[in-house]
Amino acid sequence: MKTKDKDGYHKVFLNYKLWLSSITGDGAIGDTEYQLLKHISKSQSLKAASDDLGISYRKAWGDLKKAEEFLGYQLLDKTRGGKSGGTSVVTNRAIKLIEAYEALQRTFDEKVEDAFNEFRDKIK
Amino acid sequence: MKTKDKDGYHKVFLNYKLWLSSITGDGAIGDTEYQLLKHISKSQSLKAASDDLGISYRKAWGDLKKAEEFLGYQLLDKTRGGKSGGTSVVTNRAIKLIEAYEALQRTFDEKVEDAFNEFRDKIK
DNA sequence: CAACGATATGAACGAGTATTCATAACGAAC
DNA sequence: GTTCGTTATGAATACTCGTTCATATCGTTG
Repeated sequence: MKTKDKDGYHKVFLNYKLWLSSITGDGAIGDTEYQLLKHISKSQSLKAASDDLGISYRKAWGDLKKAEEFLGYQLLDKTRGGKSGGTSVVTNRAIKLIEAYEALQRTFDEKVEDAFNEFRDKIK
Repeated sequence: MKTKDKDGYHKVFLNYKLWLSSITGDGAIGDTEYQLLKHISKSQSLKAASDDLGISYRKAWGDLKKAEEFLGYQLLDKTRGGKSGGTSVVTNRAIKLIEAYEALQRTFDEKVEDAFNEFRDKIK
């Protein structure tokens, strides 16, 4: 066992993961889906978005499809063919969703910050 | 795509995980480690604890070992042999840790409740 | 000192997930 | 009507992580 400092205490970080799903856990809106929608709203391309995020198109497409099935409404309006090959446009409901999700994230960030400060004192 | 109700909106659940780790993510104190320590403090046995939680001894042992390496101090005082075959006793620092972790969770759960209610309204 | 039961740990196996591959459809543009 | 780039999707392959298996150590107790 390697001790990191005389106190035995050093860089500890509090992490969290947040996602929305059905009661059974099927379908989900998590960070991946959020990031995808965010990128797609800029590029109008699912492929570009998946490349940006470094995940396979296959997975990106499948994840968003599952998310739509779970939510019961569309997140993207997609077209094939045309000059650009095709496009994916984020729907209005998806925009509302990502805005609400962002607010949720902000709250989490805050609360994590607070809770962690308390935690540090206790553990000292 | 199966729509769940006329609103296209239905049972969406908020899930989240909280855990402590190094900046690189190595070693971690999360729910598993917390539960293990909690059970061990009652049974003085890592084996009994892992059985209770329905996880393999191999994993329980490895997880706590990694956690100790990450923290830089011991969570368990373990002995082999003897009448009972051996024992695992939770250290004082580990007790402080789980108490702080419990407080962290409590604080967080409260806050999250509110944040999620807000979220539901926005998404409506 | 043989037996028992928990700790200790590497290695093989298996389930779940993501990536890669392969192939097709589509539609504007040249 | 051939080309191009993106969406669409099944199938095979690769990876990650936990379980299972196999073995060893240790110390009290009969």
